[in-house]
Amino acid sequence: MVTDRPVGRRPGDPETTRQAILAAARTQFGERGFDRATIRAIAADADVDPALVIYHFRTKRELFVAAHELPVDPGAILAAIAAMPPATYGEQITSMYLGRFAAPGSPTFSLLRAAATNEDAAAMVRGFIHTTLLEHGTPLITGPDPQLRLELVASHLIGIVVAREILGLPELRERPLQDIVAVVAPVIQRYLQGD
Amino acid sequence: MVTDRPVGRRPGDPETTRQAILAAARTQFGERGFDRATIRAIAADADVDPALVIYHFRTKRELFVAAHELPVDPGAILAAIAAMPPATYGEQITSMYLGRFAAPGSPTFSLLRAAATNEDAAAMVRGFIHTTLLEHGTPLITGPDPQLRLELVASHLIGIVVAREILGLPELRERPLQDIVAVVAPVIQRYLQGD
DNA sequence: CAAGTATCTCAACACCTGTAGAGTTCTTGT
DNA sequence: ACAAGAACTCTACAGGTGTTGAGATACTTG
Repeated sequence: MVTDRPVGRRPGDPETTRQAILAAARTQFGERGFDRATIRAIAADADVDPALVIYHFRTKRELFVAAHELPVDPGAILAAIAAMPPATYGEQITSMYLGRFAAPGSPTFSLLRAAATNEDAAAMVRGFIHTTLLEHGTPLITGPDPQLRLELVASHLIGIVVAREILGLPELRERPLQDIVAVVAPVIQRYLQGD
Repeated sequence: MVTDRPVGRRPGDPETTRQAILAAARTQFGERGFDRATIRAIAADADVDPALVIYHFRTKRELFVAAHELPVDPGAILAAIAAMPPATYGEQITSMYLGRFAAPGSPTFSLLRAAATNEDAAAMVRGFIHTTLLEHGTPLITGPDPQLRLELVASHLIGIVVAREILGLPELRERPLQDIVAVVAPVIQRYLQGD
């Protein structure tokens, strides 16, 4: 492999290089999962030597973690939802989470795919769900077993993403997200407010 | 690694050896997914030389496929369900699929985990869902958009398995399956019979 | 009972992986 | 202007991967 890349430090801001690596990492991890994504491929995507990836992030695992630190304030999302009328909670949550999770390029989706075979990633998804839904979600919910029903909400939304983006079930795949939200939202709503 | 296993053909029925390999493959694929499961580990589990695995199945992919051929008659399951009163469809489907998918040792679960990063496995899950639910499921369902709603049923059940067995959401993890079925069944029922 | 074939182990191959160390160029502080 | 350090590439290593070919043993068929 001929690289003809000039040796030594590059002119300009190193942070852009770092960000390029992180972006490439997100893409590769998202498309192939943790194991199949190789540092060499990530480096190639970022137009960088593989050793530089290690130089910046010490190890593949740490790169994965760094690439998936979520720039999201968990409280704010649910606060925004809570400000709307309770009858719309189901729709809000559904469209918000589907929109976020179901974008194959997004860090969240990448995490989800990786979680299948990687306990680190699974823990991160668990943490994400915990801080964005389980922890702050109880105000949204009424009726018995709130925690269980919140987890069922998460389950359903995750299941839809898996079925649509990973398994590729035909109907889910072809319909625009809005159609799906329309059918699912009442079900989520029902979970939130008990029978 | 010292094997001290006698060289040459073994006495007895070769089919038992073959089955031992398949069983080991199911375990390994189920626990680690397609990539992390190594032929060497599978061979070790089956107390067999790695080359024998290749001899029997030609390639890792073919082994995977062979290990997950489902000894299940798709029509029979749904026929049994259809014989019961329609008001119980939701509960039947829920407990049947959760019971089958959610057992971490089962071929179906193994398939599901592998599907995250493996298109072959994803296709197999898609096929399984198609032949057991989408294809023969329409008699169970009334109302508009039957296909979409059947896929949403599948999505939810898959999501529960993912959340429980892979992500390890606490409440779902600790509750016995029956509790979960009790809460989920009405929702599935609702999907089946429209609003 | 002999010959042929199916089942098996051993050793090794070619390849790919994450990562370390040495050397080169740029930037920063004085 | 210069030294110190940070950001980079190159080369290479050690270990693990699926897979192959040769040889050993058992079963099967005449």
